[in-house]
Amino acid sequence: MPLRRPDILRAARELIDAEGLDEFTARKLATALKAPAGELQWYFGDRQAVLEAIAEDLMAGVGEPPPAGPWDQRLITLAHRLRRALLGLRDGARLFSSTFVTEPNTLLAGRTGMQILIEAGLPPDQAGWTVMAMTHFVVGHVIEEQSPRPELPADLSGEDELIRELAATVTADPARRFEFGLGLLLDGIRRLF
Amino acid sequence: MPLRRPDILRAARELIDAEGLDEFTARKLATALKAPAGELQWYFGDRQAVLEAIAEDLMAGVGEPPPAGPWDQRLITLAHRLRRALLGLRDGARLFSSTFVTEPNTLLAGRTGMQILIEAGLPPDQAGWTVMAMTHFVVGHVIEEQSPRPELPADLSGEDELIRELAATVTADPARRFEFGLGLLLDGIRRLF
DNA sequence: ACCTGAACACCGTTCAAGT
DNA sequence: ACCTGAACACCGTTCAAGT
Repeated sequence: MPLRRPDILRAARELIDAEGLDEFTARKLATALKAPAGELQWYFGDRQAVLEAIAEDLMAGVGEPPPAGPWDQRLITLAHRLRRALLGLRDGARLFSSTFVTEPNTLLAGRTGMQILIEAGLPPDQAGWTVMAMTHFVVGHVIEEQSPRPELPADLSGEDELIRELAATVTADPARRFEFGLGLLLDGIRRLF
Repeated sequence: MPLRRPDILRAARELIDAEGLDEFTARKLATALKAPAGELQWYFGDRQAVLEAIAEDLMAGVGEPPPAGPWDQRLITLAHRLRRALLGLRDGARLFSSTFVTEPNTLLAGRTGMQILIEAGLPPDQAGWTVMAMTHFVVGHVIEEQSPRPELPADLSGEDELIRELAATVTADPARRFEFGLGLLLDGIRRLF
């Protein structure tokens, strides 16, 4: 019974969720699939190919046209979907950012963002650059959000005021920080019109 | 003659510049330093510790207070310095984003950003969240900017219009895309006042 | 033709043995 | 006390040999 692609990807995601991206190895994946060591390369190509396939899978559904409505609301929906998609897998954002996939799901996500902005009246080049900027913000945010933080020293009373505020910022609810940052970007985008 | 920390870090950066982050191994570093295999762990701790030290080094100077002037210009200066710092090493942004350093250079960069915004009149929590959002954009941008892109199919005439525009966006000058995205964010930040 | 597992050339890290 | 190199438990990938 040959290994089926969905089985391989599911097993890979389980491994990454369980142990993190850095612990994910092709050999562990083969073991989990009760397959010999070299089988992955035979069916799938190298380890990087597996990661790229997972990245593309993560983007499933992100680029479906959001419900009709104001362009800014539709763009916000897209940004939230992208964040959700990346959060759907441990180290998902880091994985995504270490690939450069040009497969349907990934392309559609960018395409849909551009379409929303062009329909709203933006010239295509500005639409593209805007979608890109938003994507960079979301990816950067979720990478940080998913990265394990070293336990901060409990006693910051020796530090200056600003460093304490910085520590408070980092430990604040990431969902609210995301909303805030996305709001800034959206306010800037509105000014393009 | 014991290995000196600056020598270790310089050799590590040379290796990463030459072969990329994924090819960087503690053993190659030891070989480059003409040191035995286990020496790194003895002097420095594990491979991740070397990467964190490099990340902290990359941030040197970023957080120096920018020249006096309008707050938005000072913030832009900070963003440019951060981008430059990350571009200073192959895969620098990916390296930086896979660490969570709480050392002087890195903390100072965040602190200075907050200070600029607080002096401009923003409450500390908004200042922190704003700096964070800007950092996420910059890091996300440079990760993409530094990532090797697969050669796109030369002939996109079969693709639809939007996909062609998307391809044009990705291949556009990254410095100009950066300026554009940073401008969006700044326009949003100005609306906070 | 398709599959596989043994083998190759590596890893990071530890720790007994040396100085 | 400080250093080191041999050894351990892994890697990703290839490719001869099998079916």
